[in-house]
Amino acid sequence: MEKKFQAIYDVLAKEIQTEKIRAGQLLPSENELTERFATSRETVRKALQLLSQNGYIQKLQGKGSIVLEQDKLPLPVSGLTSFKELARSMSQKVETSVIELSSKEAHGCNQQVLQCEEGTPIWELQRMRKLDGEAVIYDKDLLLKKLAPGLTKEIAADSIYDYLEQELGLSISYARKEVVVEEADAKDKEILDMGSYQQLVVVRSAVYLEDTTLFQYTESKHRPDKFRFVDFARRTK
Amino acid sequence: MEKKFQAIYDVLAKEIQTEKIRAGQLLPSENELTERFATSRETVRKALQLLSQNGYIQKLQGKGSIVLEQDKLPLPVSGLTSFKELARSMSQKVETSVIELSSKEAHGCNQQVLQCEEGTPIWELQRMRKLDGEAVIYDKDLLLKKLAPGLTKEIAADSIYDYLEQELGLSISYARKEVVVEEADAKDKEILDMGSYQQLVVVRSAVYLEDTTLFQYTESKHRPDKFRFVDFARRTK
DNA sequence: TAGTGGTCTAGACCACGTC
DNA sequence: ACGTGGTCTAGACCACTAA
Repeated sequence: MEKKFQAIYDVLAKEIQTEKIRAGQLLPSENELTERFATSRETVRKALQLLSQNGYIQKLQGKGSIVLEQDKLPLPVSGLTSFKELARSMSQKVETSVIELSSKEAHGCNQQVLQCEEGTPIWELQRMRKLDGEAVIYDKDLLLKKLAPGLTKEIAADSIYDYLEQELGLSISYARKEVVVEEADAKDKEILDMGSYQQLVVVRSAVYLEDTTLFQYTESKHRPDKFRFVDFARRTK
Repeated sequence: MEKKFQAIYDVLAKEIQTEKIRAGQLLPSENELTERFATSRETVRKALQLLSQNGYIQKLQGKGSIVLEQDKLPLPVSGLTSFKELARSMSQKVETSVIELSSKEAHGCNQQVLQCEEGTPIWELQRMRKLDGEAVIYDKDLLLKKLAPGLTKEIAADSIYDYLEQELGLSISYARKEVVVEEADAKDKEILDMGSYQQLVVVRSAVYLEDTTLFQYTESKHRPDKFRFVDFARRTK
């Protein structure tokens, strides 16, 4: 059964997305929502907190919850979203090809970034992404083999996250990311359609499971003109 | 008086930062914390939720709350942090100079981005930031004049956010941001020490107050080698 | 003054992990 | 079986906004 506060969130989020409640209007009051969903006020408030965090509403003490303008292009590179999930929300034609999928043993730098023992079996995966026929993204992944023993090129070309979450029942929980701009090296230029570009936007992420296991390390290189990051941020004092 | 859940958060966050509780260890259970802080469990849970959101802990059902590794370089460009606040946490020498502060009336594109009436009085502000003596960041701001009538070059060289929040009592609440890479234009090259770089990382933000007024629009251009963005993200399904 | 959201409480029951 | 976190409740009091 779905959790009550999640269900309330889903209903209200949908009403906002479909503009059944328009930007600038007030949501029904917490007391009204409590009645409408036949629940307690704290539960309604949990749903509203989620809406607020995700940029759907702004709460105003003494007034109510006002619905915010929705972004036209919801490209949540913030957060933790797989390429396939992103692709679905983009109109462009996307294509993934697996350059390499090989089984190795951790050593030196590999071992460092995955924080595992020397000799731990790992997957080394390289993929290239095309947008509208142009090779513009180059991903390198390191994964702990014991958590995804049955990985294949077919799975890697589709969605690793789907496989992990739906097939294996693993729970991807959080990630640390870093975004920087770096010079493209020879290999990058071989793999990608660089045109006259000399630099790449590099997103490095360490991905953790629910039990805090570091499971995946990814380096994702984007051609600068095809990189875009949007974010909704709340001020924390 | 500080809110109880905020106070609990502060205490626990400090204990984690100072490694009084080390990464990998478990926090005391919610029941223990409830006793220790002489409060109710829901209040403790609000504090823990904040810790979880900010990457301090990971909660594990049936086990407890495990303390996560802290980032060495906490550079929260995610979130909503002023340059002065950032600078404080960096070892480098930083310097801000005001290129221009002028009073204008909104028209055309200005008016567009601030979503205000034609002719609305606005501040147009341009600043340049030096890190270790090099001009590497170029900020252009548009602000609604009626909300910050007494803005001066001195204030702009220090911190606009301090002025707004502490002097004027305004509450900066949230922002929408976009990060892209663009070609530097002639003006950019004049203002910044570009070396051989041809491109800039451009961060565009729309900043809103608590009452959802769009108050500031900022375009911040960074020399690629001096741009770094780190993020802690939780997966939302 | 009435209605709104913000905080806090004491207690209940459930789901999960460990022993 | 026990302790952990996850959800939900019914009610209290406070702070703020608006009429």
